[in-house]
Amino acid sequence: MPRTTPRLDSTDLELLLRLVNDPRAQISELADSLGLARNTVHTRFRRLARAGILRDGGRDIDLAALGYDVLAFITIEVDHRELDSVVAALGRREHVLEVFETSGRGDVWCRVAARDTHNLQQVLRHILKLPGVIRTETSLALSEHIPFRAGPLVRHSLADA
Amino acid sequence: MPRTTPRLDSTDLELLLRLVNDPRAQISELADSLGLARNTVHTRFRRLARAGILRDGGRDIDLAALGYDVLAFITIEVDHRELDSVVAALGRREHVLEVFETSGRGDVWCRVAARDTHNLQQVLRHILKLPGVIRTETSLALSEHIPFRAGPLVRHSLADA
DNA sequence: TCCATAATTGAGCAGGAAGCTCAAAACAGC
DNA sequence: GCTGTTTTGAGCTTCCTGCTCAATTATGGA
Repeated sequence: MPRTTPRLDSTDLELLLRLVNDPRAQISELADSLGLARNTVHTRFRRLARAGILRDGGRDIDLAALGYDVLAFITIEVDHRELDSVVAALGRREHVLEVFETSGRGDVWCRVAARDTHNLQQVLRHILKLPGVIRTETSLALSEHIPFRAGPLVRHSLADA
Repeated sequence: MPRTTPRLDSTDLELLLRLVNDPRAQISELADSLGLARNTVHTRFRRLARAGILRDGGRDIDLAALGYDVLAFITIEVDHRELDSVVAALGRREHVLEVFETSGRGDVWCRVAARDTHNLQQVLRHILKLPGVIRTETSLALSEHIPFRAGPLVRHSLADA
């Protein structure tokens, strides 16, 4: 999928920000909150949705369209006494999209977005410097074969019931 | 958070199914599609949202409320000639929520939900039997410290613009 | 089997949003 | 300073929302 994206301006970003926080927000509500005419927001919303930047009616957004082309999964081995502070520090980084504590290899798993590999390196260095972090292991996401979906699972539950 | 969930009936599941497929669906539209009174759907929707089963206005649902208490991340090493067929097979399993092709350790990463550890074992065995799968490595998600969020990243982009 | 409790339904109601068009005004970039 | 895009406000019809209430079904327990 080539990037035909006409670059998002700050108004688009403000709109996306509100939509990722509340996918069911009403157009007119958004317009008020942005200080724009209802008509303007309506047009931009439709444009974002048609361009595939806002997917699935607002559940998901296209990070690449925001300029974050790199997605990585990072497994972190942590000194358990520092686990809380490491998690808190991760929470303060915008690039960190999701954090789980796990069993198995490593203690913390996180999903990270970055503008490019250089940017990813910066994030990784930041993480490695956190007190308590012993080792990290990074996997680059090369392609998204199945985007997150809960539908089939719900349908499956339905069959049991 | 203890499970106070009053168990979801099939109507709830039908409703959830439609909402995960379209978080911006209108109540009256859902009512039509379910063959229920608008009032009924409205009440159930509110109940699900208040119970925290439908989070973030429909973006996300509580898998544990569906009876899927186990979440795991599985890294799969695959014979590259069979990669497509492995991915396709994963796509046919409801338990598989998300699949990425990755660099680094393993070739395919996926997120899997299961009812319990026994159920997880079944899913794992199924995966291991797929032609082309060489080895898997599983990490159990113990706790979700930071649920998926794109907001901070969008806000960060906004600062640059 | 019958009763009590809960769920569903349909109706009604006021307020408002959706989706659309159009012409004027503001704001670019060149 | 001019041209093309974007935004705005107004208008319009249709439909949705969120709520209440009484009546009608289920649903389960005793």
